[in-house]
This record gives sequence, structure tokens and C-alpha cells, in this order.
Amino acid sequence: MTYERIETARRGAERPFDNAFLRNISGLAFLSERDRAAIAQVSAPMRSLPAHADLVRRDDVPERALILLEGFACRYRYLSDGRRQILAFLLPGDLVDLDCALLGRMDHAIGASTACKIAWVSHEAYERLLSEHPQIASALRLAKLAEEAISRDWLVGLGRRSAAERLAYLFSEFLDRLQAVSLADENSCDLPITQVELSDAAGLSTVHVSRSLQALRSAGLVQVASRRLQVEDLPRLHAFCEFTPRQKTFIKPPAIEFAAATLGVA
Amino acid sequence: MTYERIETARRGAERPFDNAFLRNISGLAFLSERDRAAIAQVSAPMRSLPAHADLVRRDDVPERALILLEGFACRYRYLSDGRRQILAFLLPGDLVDLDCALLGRMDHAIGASTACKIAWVSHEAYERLLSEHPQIASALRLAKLAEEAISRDWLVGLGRRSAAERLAYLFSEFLDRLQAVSLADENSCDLPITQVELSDAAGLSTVHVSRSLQALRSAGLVQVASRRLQVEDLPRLHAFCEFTPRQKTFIKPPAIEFAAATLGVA
DNA sequence: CGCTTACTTGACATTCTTCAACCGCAGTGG
DNA sequence: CCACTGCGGTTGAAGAATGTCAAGTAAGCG
Repeated sequence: MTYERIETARRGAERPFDNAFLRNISGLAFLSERDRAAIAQVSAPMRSLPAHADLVRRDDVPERALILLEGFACRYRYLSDGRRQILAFLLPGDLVDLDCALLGRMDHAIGASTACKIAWVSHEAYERLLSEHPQIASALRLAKLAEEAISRDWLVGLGRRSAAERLAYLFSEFLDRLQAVSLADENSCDLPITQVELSDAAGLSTVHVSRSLQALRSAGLVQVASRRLQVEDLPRLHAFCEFTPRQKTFIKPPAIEFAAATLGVA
Repeated sequence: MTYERIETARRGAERPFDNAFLRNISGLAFLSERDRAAIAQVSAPMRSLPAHADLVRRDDVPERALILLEGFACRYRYLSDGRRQILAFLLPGDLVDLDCALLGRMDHAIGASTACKIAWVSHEAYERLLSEHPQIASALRLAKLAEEAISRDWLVGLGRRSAAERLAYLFSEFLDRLQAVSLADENSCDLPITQVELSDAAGLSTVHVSRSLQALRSAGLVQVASRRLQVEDLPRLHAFCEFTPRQKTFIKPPAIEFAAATLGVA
């Protein structure tokens, strides 16, 4: 039995319920049927939000977490003169705990870059999820650590990378993260965000983003058009911006035998 | 009885043991005598390190945490062509948990900017500290959140602030954090790091750091000389870079009566 | 069809970097 | 005691990277 087979079984067609959050968590821990049911339950009350809506505002004292099921969102902050910096992108499958609030109020906002579908998770439901599902708790801890690692990557990029490198890195990150939730194929994915948002993420002006994109394009690295990212040469793209796919750096979940046993597909 | 009085009692002379880590934690939770003893114990095996030594190397799989008791250190990362970005400064009293390693290996290094004194904390001792001392655990969680908030501030700075603003922000941060561990007075503190390090933190060249410092100086905001930072006009410095003192944004520890009861000074 | 929004382009200004020389000081060895 | 050296910092000049302003194009949408 191949690893492929397990993947299929794990994510698979035999199980009716499926969403990006489940796929995300599945990649970080082996889930029991009970875990999967809990995830289904917690992501059931789905809510739609239009683009540009704020999911969480700055200075809020939020008392519930949220799961992003569809669409792109971002953490961002404004300076008083209107300069904006995007701190992180949230992609389908990401969970936003609101621990920040333990310090007081939100020091940044979370906004919908595109139309989104989200599920609110009350504090109690969240605590229950963690305490009754250790595998999920462990997966969420890993996800949190990954988020922090990405944030460190951004720091390096904003401080030390050129405009083109920053964009290349951002694209590599998108592709890598979307692949993890089965929303991208080997070389392309949706990229439903504007150049304004790219520039606020990369700390650049929109004009310079436009020109840098053309540079990447004419270097044969990527095509960005009509809300879609097409990578022309992934190895060269990664080499250009020194990107290391995160999915491959994870400690692989336990042994395959364990997986097979848990899934009953051995 | 005033708050002043409690501060004195809390940090006070009547208690012999004292170090930056204790002072840091004390500001984040009310500690029992037992908590303080545990902190004394864990920070006792002090080790000295020369400047430029690496406390943790990239790609390490560290299995112990460390407490920085004296000196400045920083998290940093190199790109392959030698460009370096400092991700965060570690100041006396800071604890470095090494959760990052849960993801695999360290994605950045931690280096001593100056000569340092540190205490290593084994994984078991760390777990014991957390599980047997809920107040300490809570304080460390707050400290962690504060570290993340600072990292977000840096992201905004690197992406959207000018060179002078970044340096001003960095100085504001140093002063604020050192005040929290009683290592700074109202307007000045030690600043034992070189312009090379300032530039690697701010994402600038050393030459530009030198010039920007002169700009800050001639604007009457700060004096930086002989390893010391002297703020000439704190309100204007904060306004210039939109800095909000973190110490004042914390949720104040519980009620004063509780403090008094715990300390037995009522 | 006419708007609006996203993006592009050109010209020019600003910020920041690079290179190279130089200064001052502290340590070091003769 | 003094020359030598190395490190941290400063300065000037030139150039690269990025920002700003303003006008223009293209596509989606009511």
C-alpha cells in the first residue's frame, strides 16, 4: 500500500464531510473519526462575508476565534498617515485564535481580502475542542508555530530582500500553503488579491509592484494574470528568493502503520 | 497604601534574591514566595558567554530553554549572500523557549550581541516550572504574547517606516523594555550594540544608520553616544514613530488588595 | 454605454546603498 | 612610551532602488 493510497483514504471520497480547515489539520496530525466529527461540527455554522469586510477590528476585545473556510483574508495595521502594512495572509483552512486579546485589545485588524466564508468559534467551544481532542490541539499548536515561522520569513524579506524577491517569496508561500489544503496544483493557484494588497504586504508602492511583476514575468519565473498565479519555473523561483517549501520541512506525522491502523485501511 | 508602596514591597529590598528575569516576571503576575524561590532556583546555574557567541545555532534541535540574565542578544538569520536580518532583540529578563524546534529545526540563530549571562533550563525543569507554578506560566504566556506583538511592530516598521522612524522606534522599544526590568531610568539606558547591529535590525545599511542617527540627534530627539541612549524628548520621540509604551498597555495585574494579601504587607 | 476599479506607463524626485577614504580610540606588542 | 592595528563610526560622491505624480489603458459591471 502506498502513501498515495493513505492520502486518498485520509482526505478521501469515502468520507462525505470535507473543508479546507479539515484538510489543513489533517496534514498536521492523524485524526480519529471523532476528531473529524468535532471539526465538522465546529465549522458548520458558516457565515459569508463580502470582500473588504473586517472580521476583527483593531482595538476590539474579541471573545471568539474564527476559522477561515473560503477566501483570502489578512492581518493588517495602519499608521496614522494612511500607510498600511499587511502582517500576514490568512488562507482557507487557517484558524485565528485571538490570544492577542489577552494582552488587552487587538493591535491589528483582520480584514477579508476577498469574499470569505468563515465559522465563528466561541471561547467555550474552542476550549472544548482543545481539551477533548488532543490531536487537534497538537495540530493547532503546529499551525501556530508555522504561522510564527512565516512571520519571521516576512521580517527577513521586508528587511533584506529586494522588491522582486519579496514578491517571488510571497508567491512561493501562497502556492505552498494552498497546496497544503488542496487548493493548488503543482504550479498554479488562484491569487484573488490586488496589487494594492501585494504592495501593502511587501512594503512597496503599487507602481513598483507592477514593475517588479513584469520583471519576474520577463525573467520567466511567474505569470500573474486574471486572479491567477502560474509559476513557470518553480525551482528557479525558489532559488531566486531562497524559499524552502514549508510542507516538506514538517516533521512527518508518526509511522505509516499507525496511520493505516487509525484509518482502518491496512 | 499606594501602588508605589506595593512596587517597593514587591521588588523590594527585604527580599535578597533579585535578577532581571524575576523583575520581568514580577511585572506580569503576582508571585508567591514559592514562585520566587522557583525562579531563583532555575536561574541559579548562571553561565557567562562572550560577545558574538551563538547561544543557539540555526538548524539546531535544541532541547532546553534559556533565560537571559545579563547582556543583549538577538535572533537573526542570514541569506546566502551574506545579508543578515535581526528578527528580535533579547534583553535581560527574557526567556527563550525553544518551541520553534517542534517544527523541526531552528529556522534562525540566537547570538550574543554583548557578553551575556544566561541560565539553561532543561525541558523537564521548564515543564515543571509551568505546571507547578501557574502564576509563572501565566506570566510567561503574557511575555510570549508581548514578544509576538513586538514582532508585529517590527513588521510594520520594516515595511512602512522610514529609516529614522525605524531607529526611533527601536530606541523607544529598548527604553520601554529596559524600564520594565529596572535597567533604565525615565529617559536613558545602556545601548551596548553597534551600528552594524542596528542596521541589521532596521534593514538598513550602516552608512544610512549613521546618517539617520545624526538626523535624530539634530532634531533634538535622542543622543546616542558611548554605548548609551539618552532620549532628549520622549513625547516627541514617541509621536515621531507612533510608539505606544507596552508597559502601559498591559492589563494591570489583579486587584491591589489581592497583591497586598499575597505579599502580606496590608 | 458609461463607470469604476485594477493595472500600466513615463518622467521625475527621494531614499537608501555602495564604495572608498578617513578619523578616533582602545588594545597590543615592541 | 610609542608605533601599529583593528574596530566602530563618519563623510563625500555616485549610483541603484524605490516612491510619487499624473496620465492613460483595459476589463468588468450596472
